[in-house]
Amino acid sequence: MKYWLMKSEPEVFSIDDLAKSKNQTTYWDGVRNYQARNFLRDEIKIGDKVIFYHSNSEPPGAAGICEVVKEGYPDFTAFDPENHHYDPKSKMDSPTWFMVDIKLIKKFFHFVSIDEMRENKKLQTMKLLQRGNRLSVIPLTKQEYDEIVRLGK
DNA sequence: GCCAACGTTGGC
DNA sequence: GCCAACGTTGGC
Repeated sequence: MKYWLMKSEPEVFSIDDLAKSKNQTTYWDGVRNYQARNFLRDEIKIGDKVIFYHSNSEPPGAAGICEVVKEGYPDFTAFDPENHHYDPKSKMDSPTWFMVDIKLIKKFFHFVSIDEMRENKKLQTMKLLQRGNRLSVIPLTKQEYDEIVRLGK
């Protein structure tokens, strides 16, 4: 089993939106970065755990835990010219972009802000905290994942 | 294949 | 709203 951190802007889609979704499940659409795409297509498996991270918010931080319930399949929003994430390069018969489905396990009792993560000794090596990081799907070690979950309660 | 210009991300 | 960092694009 692997561990991941996925970023979402809560103005667009927050953990509360996920909690209100049918079966508390959503498809993770709109990833348009090749490195993140490779994770979604090739590496993220059913049962993997995901930290749901709020980016571009006040404050940014980890909001809860999810589980992968469907593995990489074509991101259909890329095929829809009306969609904000439309990409004419992605074809139905050879899709460029992929997504997975995730289901909410729980919203953290305590929101773990990025400041709190920066101050935590066990989380120093997280890619999330490294300078200039812009990846929206980030692998975590089990130790990092467990520590965030511990902080979030 | 280089690299300047441009667009996006995301913390602050 | 600013801007550093980074990825992508496109002219050459």
